[in-house]
Parts: sequence; structure tokens; C-alpha cells
Amino acid sequence: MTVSNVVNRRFHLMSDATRARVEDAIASLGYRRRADGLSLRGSQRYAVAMVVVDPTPAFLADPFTTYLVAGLTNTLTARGYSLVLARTDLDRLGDAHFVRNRATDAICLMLSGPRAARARCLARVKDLGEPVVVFQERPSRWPEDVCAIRQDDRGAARALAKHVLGRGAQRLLVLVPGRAWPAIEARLRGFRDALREHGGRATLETLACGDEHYPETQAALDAWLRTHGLPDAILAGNDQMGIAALRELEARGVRVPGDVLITGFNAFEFWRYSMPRLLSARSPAYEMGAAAGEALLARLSEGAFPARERVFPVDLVPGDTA
Amino acid sequence: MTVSNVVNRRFHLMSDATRARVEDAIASLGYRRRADGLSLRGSQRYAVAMVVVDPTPAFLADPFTTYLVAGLTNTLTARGYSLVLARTDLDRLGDAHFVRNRATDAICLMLSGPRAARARCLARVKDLGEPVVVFQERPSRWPEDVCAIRQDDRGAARALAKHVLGRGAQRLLVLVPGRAWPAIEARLRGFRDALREHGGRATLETLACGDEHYPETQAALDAWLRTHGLPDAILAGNDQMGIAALRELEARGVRVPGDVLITGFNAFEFWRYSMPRLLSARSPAYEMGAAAGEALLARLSEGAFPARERVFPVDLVPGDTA
DNA sequence: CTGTTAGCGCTTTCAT
DNA sequence: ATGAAAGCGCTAACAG
Repeated sequence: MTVSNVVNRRFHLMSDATRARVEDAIASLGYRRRADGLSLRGSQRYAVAMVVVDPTPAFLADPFTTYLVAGLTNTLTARGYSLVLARTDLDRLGDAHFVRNRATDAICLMLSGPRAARARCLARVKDLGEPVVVFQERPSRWPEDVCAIRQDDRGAARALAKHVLGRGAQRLLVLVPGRAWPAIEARLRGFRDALREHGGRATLETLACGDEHYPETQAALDAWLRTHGLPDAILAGNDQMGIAALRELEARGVRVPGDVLITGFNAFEFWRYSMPRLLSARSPAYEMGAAAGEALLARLSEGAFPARERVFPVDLVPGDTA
Repeated sequence: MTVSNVVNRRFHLMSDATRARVEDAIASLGYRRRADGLSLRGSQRYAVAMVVVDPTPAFLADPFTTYLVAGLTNTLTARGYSLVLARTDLDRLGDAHFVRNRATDAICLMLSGPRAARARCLARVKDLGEPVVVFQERPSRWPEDVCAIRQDDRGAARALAKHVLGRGAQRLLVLVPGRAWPAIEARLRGFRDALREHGGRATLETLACGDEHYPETQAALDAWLRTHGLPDAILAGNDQMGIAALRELEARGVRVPGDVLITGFNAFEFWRYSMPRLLSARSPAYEMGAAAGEALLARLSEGAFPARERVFPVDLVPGDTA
């Protein structure tokens, strides 16, 4: 008992002599309290899971996920919590150790896949009975004890499309990944908002670019251009695809922004690497991860999330491609 | 006890009827076994920690770390283990919940900072009494139950430097981050190897580029060029710095590779975004993370690491800048 | 085939 | 100021 009191810094419950004696013993034995005894007794696990639903093994390749996880990890660690990271397929959620066994106090979720499947997955995670933070999602049927954190993809996308329409573009091509992500859907909605508001005869087509990496994006765009000719503007779902498109047009001798306008999305560090630079929009992914951490810590100590939803603004960053 | 047997799929110990009854109850109650009771009883935690020692909050910004963590996470998750992710300062290791409390079965470590401080940190982690995998490091005094996994930075760096020397470069400038990383030290050693083997009067200078990000690298290079003039070749510690240098020279009207050669390192996806493309070397970071996972699982089930050290080859990838 | 007992390490409560 | 008892959920060992 006294050891427990020492570990928990309740020094007023003991004499200086015993405290010293215990501290010496702890140091010389290299004693560390076992977290499982602690959790079992207190039924708090001091751990939060972050689950990324993505069939790709390289699920951390996108800086969005990376900064999100960094913000979350730093926030939780600073407050005495651990972050458990996992990737899973939509239908394999149950395989993870911390899903089969209750090992965390809460779960953060980054979903991908068709909307209905995402909703089912969220419902299943919710059924685990832990508080949930879901990123980039806008649940329709909103379960209790779920907090949604997202960036204003729709608004920023609308601003980007407005910009190219303002520069006279009529035929817009949107590049999207083969797999559905909620953020991409929101951006597409934003593009459409702008088109609608603009009136006129402007049109918008969508092109799926496989794994959204460089070679696949170029191959998809190449095939499209052969049959459709040049669009007036390419609205890329993210900078990765935007840069691939830029290089593809460059290789064909097409001038950007002279002949075709291009926009990107998210503006993480590597956005600086392409020349000319894409007109883009800056993602506050790190802040979103940190906010998720704060929200969870509040939920775990106060019993309720401070808010059911939190939306982060996304500012345009100037570029030379539009 | 029967519930336990059901959860552990020991179906031969019960009748079909009871099995069904228990399974129904589990489903209708949403029962999940608590991991802490399991760990307490079995004194295995089914969790591994990955600690990145880096003062930068954006500790996952470099794709090297990112792919390493992805490989590790996927491997561990597939075998029923969880991955606990944390960032820490060199002297703040003790703050993490899973360090104060024993919560994992093993620890993976990615160190940075001065060599001596890194060695001290490894020793402290080792003192926690858990098996340790350390990345990119080459411990001098090698503790028991430690496995080192690294890529052949020195060899690939040597090949890169050999290449530029072969093209007649005499004055070499190496770009390194302000903070010390073991991999960067190894690359520097490789560059020096090539210089030594080459004989002749070739020289090598080193330039620290702050946080190694785009603006800082350009500022550092700009200042250096003002006082030193153009080198014959720039050997960048990684592609990030290499691309920043490329753009900086471009802005000055310097031709690459006509006037100055440039090489990069690691060749992750964004390496494709710069034009011309850097001569670089491809990091097997994902495979290293996966190998760490395999090594740990072997260590935890067999009682010993399969090998004390594992070195991954690094192949050059062709580019247009050297 | 089913159930009882005991103990893993921890902390809350209560006795000394 | 110190420590003894009890119980958190789990499973190995053993009894019925």
C-alpha cells in the first residue's frame, strides 16, 4: 500500500524515511507499476485507439493522416494517455486485438469506402460501447457519444471552383481517387456548389485515378485526354493528383495555366516541390488531430464531448497554376 | 469458465447447446473480454510501443518514419498485437504512460540527437527490461536483447558520391539537417568513404539546414552560396533538402546538372514531383518496419531475436540531376 | 461437459 | 503512519 502511495505521489501519507526507503527500492529494482493491474482495478485504460480504414498497406502515405495522427499522439501523450494505431479493411475491423478485447477508453476513426459501408462501420464501432471521434465524416443518423471533426472541404472546394470559373473555364475535370473518401465527396459537392451558383453552361466531369499515386493518375489522365481532348481546368482532389496532372500536361507541351488551369488540395510540405506551384487549400490536419485529443480527454474526464461537431476552416493558398 | 473457453475457441470442451447459448449471450450483451484481466493473468500485454525521439511535433512528417510505422503496424495487427505510438524529447522519455507503467511487451526506438545522448537514451530504454528494436542505429556497446534494424545508408551514400566524383565534381557540398540523425551520420560517412577511395583533391563541406524543410534549407543554402560560390555537386541528406536546393539554384539561373550536380536520398513518392528528378536512393522503410514486427513476434514467442542486426540494401534510382 | 478455486497487481476502505 | 482485506476480470488447474 505504501508503495502504491509513493507511486501516486501521496507523500503526506508516509514519513520521509519510509518514502526514501521505498524510492530507493523502486530505483534499485527497476520497479514499474503494471498498467493492467491499474486498469483492472480502476477500469480506465489510459489509451485511445486510432483506426484508419484503408485497404492500402501504406495507409500513412498521405500527409493528411500523418499530421492528424501526429497531433493526436502529441496531445494524448502529454496528458498521460497512449495512442494505439491500426489500419484495417472495412470488413476486417474485428481482427484487431483492441477490438476483440476491450483495451482502450475511446476510438478515433478515419473511414473510407462507399457511404453506406462507412455508416455501417461507424455503427459497428459505436456498438463497442466506447466514445468515438470520427474524422471528415458527417453522420446522417447521429449516434450518441460520437464527435465528428472535419475540415471545411466543401467550402474550400467551392472557392477553388469559383476561382477557375471566374477565369473563364467552362469544361472542368475533377480528379478523384478510385476509392471513396468522405473528404473527396465533400470537395466534389463544393465544386458542384460553385458550378450551380455560377449559372451558365459550365460542365464538370469526374475521372477516377486508381490509387491516386503518380503513375496511376497520369495513366488515367492520359487515357481521358486521348478521347476527350483538353478540359479548361483540372480540379484535383488533392495535391498528389494535381502535381501528377501538371507533369502529364507539361510532358504533352500543354501550358499551365495558359491552356489549362489546375488546382490542388491540402498544401502540405511537398506542395512546395512542384513548379509551378498549384493553387491549393491548406489543411489544418495537425490541429484536427490535436482537437480530437482534447475532445476525448474532455469526454473521458467530464463524461460528455464539449461539442458534437467541430469544423475547421480551410484557406486557399495562392499558386501559379490557376 | 465456459465463457472463457468460448472466447478462446476451445469448443471441444462444451456441448453445441451451451456454446450456442453463450455465443447468443455474448452477442446480445455486446460482451468483450477485457484486455487488462487477460494481461494481468497471463502477463503478456499483446502490445508493442514505437517511440520516435524527435523534438518536432510533426515527427511523422518524414515518409521514412511514416512507412516504417505503417509496416510495423500492419505486421503487428495481423498477428494480434497492438502498436502504441509516441513521440518524445530525448530527456522526456519518462513522461509517456507506457514508460511509467509497464503496458507493452517490447519497444521500438527511432533515435535522434547527438550520438552520446542517443546511446544514453537506448541504455535507459533497455533498463525498462523489455526487448528493444532500434532503427538506423549501430550500437557500439551492444546490450542484450536488443535488435538493430537499418538500411545501408553508408553504402548507398558512397555510391552516390562516387557517381558525382566520376563525373568530375571536385567541390562537394553536403546538406544535413540541424538535428543529428543516425542515418544522416551514416550517409556522411559514406560520402567520405567515396572521397577517400577516389584520392585526388576533391573536398567536402557540410551545411546544416535547420529543420530541413523547404524555406530553411533554401535560406541556409542561399547564405552559403553568397560567401562560398557554387560547389560542383550538392549531396543532400534527403530528397526534401535536395529538391529545395534544386529550386534555389533554378531561381538563381544555375543549370542542373550542367553547372551543379545534385543528389537526394530515400526516393519516396514525392520524389517524383520535382522536375528534373533527383538522382537518389530508394529506402526500404516499409520493409524495415515489417521486419521489426516479425523480429519482435519471433522474440516474444521464441524467447530470442532471430538476429542481432539486420541491414537492408538501398538501391540507387536514376535521375536527371547528376 | 461444467463449474469451483485461486491468484495475477493494483487501489479503496478500513483497522491498527 | 502503516498495513490487512477485498475485489476488479481473467484463465490454469482441478473436481465433479
